[in-house]
Amino acid sequence: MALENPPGSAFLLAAVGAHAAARFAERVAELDLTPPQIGLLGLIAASPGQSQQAVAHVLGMPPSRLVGLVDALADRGLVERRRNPTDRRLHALHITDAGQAALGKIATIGREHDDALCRSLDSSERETLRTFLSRIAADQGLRPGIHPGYRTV
Amino acid sequence: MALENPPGSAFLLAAVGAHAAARFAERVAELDLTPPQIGLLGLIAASPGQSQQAVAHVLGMPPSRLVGLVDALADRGLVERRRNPTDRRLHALHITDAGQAALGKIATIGREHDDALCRSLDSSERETLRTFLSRIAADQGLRPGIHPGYRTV
DNA sequence: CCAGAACGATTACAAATCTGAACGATTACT
DNA sequence: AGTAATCGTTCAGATTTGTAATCGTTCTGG
Repeated sequence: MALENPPGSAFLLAAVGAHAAARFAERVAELDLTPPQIGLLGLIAASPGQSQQAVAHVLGMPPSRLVGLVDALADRGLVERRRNPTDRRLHALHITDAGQAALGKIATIGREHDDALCRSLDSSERETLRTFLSRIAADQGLRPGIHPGYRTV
Repeated sequence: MALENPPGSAFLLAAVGAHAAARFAERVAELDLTPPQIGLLGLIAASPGQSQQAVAHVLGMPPSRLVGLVDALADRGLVERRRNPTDRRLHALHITDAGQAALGKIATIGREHDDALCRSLDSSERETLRTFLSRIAADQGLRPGIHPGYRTV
């Protein structure tokens, strides 16, 4: 793009959104976590006990890719793979206490990140922005809490 | 994330922005162009005659990466590498008539994309959204027309 | 009850992409 | 002239991401 004068909302959204994602990735790097790992951690916390395949389907990624992400979180003790006694094929994903603690830090970082990003908007304007973005997200079929573009950096 | 209730502006921005970028990539795929190529094409059109290294610096990408993008655009006849007679090291980048025509199509696609994305907002609300996003972009140091996150898809 | 199909997770493999260092050509400095 | 710096290019390495084959487990139909 870079050709519209003035730029349309879509271009601005993509540019500011990419900037927001990049800055968030920088902030959470100090926890040795990547955005995809954080997205997975949050999803497991929101709906625990799901099988890996179900999670992979929700996130729209191949199950083979999920294995590595779960491995990374499990190695740090943030999530657990529990075998389901009734169906020992599937691994139910659960969050640990350490995972909950990590989520707390992430939430704090997220709020700081939010404030830094929107510091040029007052409280009422931020609320309006959230309203518009939520409406677009709902209209476009984006499920709340799911990120289409969680890339590693 | 997927952990904030309700989600903050930054998360919404990243999610909606990634969605906008993905949908735009789908639309321009019918022109056999990727978003990075389009960003480069637009930049060359906006400031022609620049050297490749200067362009690479502006876009924040290594010069080695720019070579492939310029190759792709040059192979289709959308841009030209012209040797500067006074300094034959550098290749000045210029847009061709075919490149201008392609930009016209891209602008049309961009407007359609914009309308589709913001169809749940009325005209006044879209203007407000643009204002807020522009203010954030300026405050965050995003140069207009430059995309921090132009990935291949 | 048993054989085979179906399913979930994992591993191995392959394709695509980005980065960083080296190289040839050209120019600037002394 | 000659040495160092610059520009574009290319190449090898590393990082990701998707696809296909493997292994254990469970379900289904005789």
